[in-house]
Formats: sequence, structure tokens, C-alpha cells
Amino acid sequence: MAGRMMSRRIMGKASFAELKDASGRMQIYINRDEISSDAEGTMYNTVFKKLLDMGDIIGIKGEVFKTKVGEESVNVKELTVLSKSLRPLPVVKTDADGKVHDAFSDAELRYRQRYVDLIVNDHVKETFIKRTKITNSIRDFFNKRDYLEVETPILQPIPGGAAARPFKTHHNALDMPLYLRIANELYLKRLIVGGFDAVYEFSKDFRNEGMDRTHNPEFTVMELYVAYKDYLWMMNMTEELLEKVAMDSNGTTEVKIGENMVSFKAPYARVPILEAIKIHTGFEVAGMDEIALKEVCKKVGVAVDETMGVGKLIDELFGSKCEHHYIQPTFITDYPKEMSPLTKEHRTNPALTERFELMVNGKELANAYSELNDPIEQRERFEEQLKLTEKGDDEAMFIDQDFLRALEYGMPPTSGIGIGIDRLVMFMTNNSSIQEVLFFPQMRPEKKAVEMSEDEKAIFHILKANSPMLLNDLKTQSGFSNKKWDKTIKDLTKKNLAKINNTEEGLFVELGK
RNA sequence: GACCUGGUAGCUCAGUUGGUAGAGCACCUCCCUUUUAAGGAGGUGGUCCUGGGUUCGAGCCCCAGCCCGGUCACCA
Repeated sequence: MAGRMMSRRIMGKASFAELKDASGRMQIYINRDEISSDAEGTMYNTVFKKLLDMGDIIGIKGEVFKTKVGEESVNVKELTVLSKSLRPLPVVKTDADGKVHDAFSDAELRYRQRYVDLIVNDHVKETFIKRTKITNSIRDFFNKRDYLEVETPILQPIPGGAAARPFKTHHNALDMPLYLRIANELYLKRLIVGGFDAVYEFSKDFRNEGMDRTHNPEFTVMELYVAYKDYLWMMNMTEELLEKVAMDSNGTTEVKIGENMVSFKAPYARVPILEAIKIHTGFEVAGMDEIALKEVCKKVGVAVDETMGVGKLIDELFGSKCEHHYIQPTFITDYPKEMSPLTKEHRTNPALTERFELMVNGKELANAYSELNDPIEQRERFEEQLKLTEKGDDEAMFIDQDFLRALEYGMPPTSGIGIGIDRLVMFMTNNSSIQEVLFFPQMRPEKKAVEMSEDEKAIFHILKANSPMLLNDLKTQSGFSNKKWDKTIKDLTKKNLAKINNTEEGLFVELGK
């Protein structure tokens, strides 16, 4: 067997050590005379005792036996050094009481050096294994129903399908801007137009917005579209899916999330959003216009501003007064039209749409619609969004003409859903931070300390006191010879510590960034 | 973006009123043949986040900044 040495106890001519591989840890027993072929016991005394450290990777051959204490161990007959660790490994030890000593727990180091985190913190590896179990469970559920997993563009000319600020980039050959997708919804619907009955995609989406413990600039959403279904059908499917995911990942439908026990056992409560607002604020807001809604917001202490339309106001009311109440999985349904430009009008109330969001532990986990498939109405809804943009809402949606053209060829009645995979994994693994469920969460780059020579420091200090300054003045003040000056200023600019600007008034030197 | 913590050895952390920089683990040296959180003895190891200031003297006090975390704001 082979693995990384995670602990070592040397007792004269015999030693115990622990080897760790992907499947776990195993104790090994090493005896000087059994692994050394020469009289000096080189392999044991020099190699094992002196040259090897914790964290080194070794291979062994030997026989399994039980020690006096009853611990299953391998009696090593042959030892091979496979790989040396040059950096000391943080050693985490757990005592008989289960108390952890010297945990590698600094969040910054753990995220920046996830490889170390994974070596020494076994529970971290468990989280990511569970993450894969969850996505496998979802794939399994869909594939058994013959839903087709597809891939759609990440680089999009028009960032559509959601309301968010995109990352922008540029394609040189085509000389055009491209955006990293904020959603893949409009592409999946094009595929439904194309004749697939059900398509899904695990989509890495990108949003250029704030970061906190539930938001990372890149994150994963699973989106599914099924033709000839509506949002009522989708609620039933969602219940079934989440019940299975909970069973496959945790072996139970009862999951502990923070302080709460959450049951993913179907069915889930269904509450219309206006009903929820009535329950938690006491106001009946159905049919209210913008002015009346702003009144209500003021009364219950929700901040409003000029750019907010009816949709956003209701969203705010729900977000700040209701959302956190829904701990057990609950479908919040029938959102007002203004908030849902891609959703089909409600079958009994034209002010509403056939949409639901699934709330779990007070957070949104999924968002689904009966999709709007009327191209004429879709165009009108987009135009309303455009008006919102003009009003100052910088997140209202762009108009995607090609998507409208696709709809004009006819899209069957369809229901779609997006499930936040990172959030789902956070729930199923009881983590409160998205950084704990992403291998490599986004971090600020590490600051590198730039080393300066004495000469460089001297010039840097003069410059720092008076930047920008004329190049000739700086040279004179430094008192350096021509050659020394030339070398020093070139090195400083190379390290981006200084910058030379050629302007009409002459050559200036300023501090770099 | 605002506010609040924190930043000291490879890791986890102490550091008193401002007066020589500390512990445990890791690492190095020595002793020990079935041990167990970490057997015993000795040793190496520091940009106390950075830059200014106050002071005879700063890890500690003051100012500015950097970075992590948290709360809020923003954000389907």
C-alpha cells in the first residue's frame, strides 16, 4: 500500500506510523531489522528516522496483524520513499476524548491552500464527496426519465435569462464584446423549440456582484426544462427530486441545518406570495399600485427608492418581512407579473404569473415557472424591462432578439426550474458558508512583498515623498552616478514600483501601483 | 461600501502598567522493540501584517493602509 505519513511514533528499534490514502488511514508497524538489509540498519536509522518527515509519501509491503492493544496494523517488510514533502504539514491530532489539537482552522489559509486543508482535515473531503453524491443523484433521477443533459454557451453575446450584472470580455477575432453567462435559461428554451422534450444542464454562472458567505462570483445552477408540463407538475417533481437527493446524500430526509431540523419529505407547503405578505405584514397588497405599495413599505419599515416598480416593491416586502419565516421547504407561488418577465401569465389572475420559488431554511433554493411561450407577449415584457433600465434599474434584462425569433417558431408549453446547487450542498452538508462547498472560492490575490535593493529603496523614498516628480530632479537628488541611476530606475519600473511618463512638460516619474 | 473582531514561530495560541519574544505541536540531536492525544531529555526557529508617529524605550499607545473573518447594505 502507499500513502502519506500522517503521524509517527518512534521507540528505539521499532516505530508506529499512520499512512493516509484516499480511502482512509492505516497504522503501520516498522521494525529496524525487518526493513534494513545492512548491519547499520540504514533504511530504518537513516531513511525512516532521519530523512522522512510527516507528510512524506511512502509505499510499503508487509503483513496485516493486530497489536497488543488491538489496533489493526501492517507489519512492514519493505519500505520505499515515493515523494518528499518539503514544507512542514500542519499536524492535526485528535485525542481519546475526540478533542482536536492544533486544528488547521484559519479560514484564509484553508481556502487559499485547499490542498493542505484536504490533507489534514478529513471532514472537508467529506463535504466535497457529498457534493458529488448530490449532483450524481440529480443526474441519476433525470437520466432515468430520459432527460437529456446538454451544454450551452458560457460566452454569450447577450447576457440573458436573469437580472444581474455580468462579467464582460472581448473576442479579438470577431472584435466584439462577450459576456460570461449569468444564466443559461434562454439557450435551453431554444433547445425545447428545437424539439427536445426535456433538457438539463449543470451551469456554472457568473455574476459581477458582491461576495459574502452565500455569494461567490462563479456558482453552479442546475436548470431543467420539460415540454408539455406546467409549474404545478414541476412542484411535484421538485419534491420527489429533493427527497431522493436527501436520501442519497444523507440517508435520511431529515437534515440538520444550523439550529433547525428540516424535513425534505414530500409534500411541501404551497403559499402564494401575496398570501405570505398578508400573513407576515397584515397588509392585503393584491391589486395595489406603486404609490400604495410604497405606503405599505414605509409602514412596515422597508426602504424604498425611486427606481422601484411594483414587482421590486413586492419582492422587497417578501424578502425582508417573510422569507426568513420559511424554514421547512415551502413553495412560494404566483408572483406578480412585473417581477417575472419570462413567466407565463397565471391561468386565473392576469396580474400574476405561474411561478414558484422554493424556500428552505429561510433562503431561496429553487426558482421555477410555467414558461412564457407567447412571442408577442414576451416582446412586450422585454420592453417593460427596457423601461425599467431607463428608470435606473441596472439589472433589468436585455432584449435577446434571436430568442424572440426562436419563440416565434413556436415553443410548446414548458415548465422550467433552476436549483442553486451550491446552496443545496450547503443545506445537505450543514455548512453556512458557500466557501466551504467550493474547492477554490474566489479570494483577493495574495500580496507579494517586493524586495528592493538599498539603492532602489533610496530612490523609492525620495519619490514617495514627492510623486510625480521630474526625472532629472529625482536623479539629482539621488546623487547616483549615471550608470547606477540607470540600472536602479530600470529595476524599479520593472517591478512596477515606479512609472515614467513622457509628457509635454518633460519626463516625469511617479509611484507605480 | 459602512461598522465590529482579528493578524505574534510551519500549525494552534499566550504575551501583565510600554521595559531582554513565549508555550504546545512540527523540525533537529540523544534515549527507548507491539505504542497511541503527544514516552523521556536537550536544541533550532520571529519582517510581532505594512508604513508613519509618540516615547529613553512599542508586539502593546496614536494615525494611515493591507488582508482574513463577522454583521449590515447591495444582490432573485
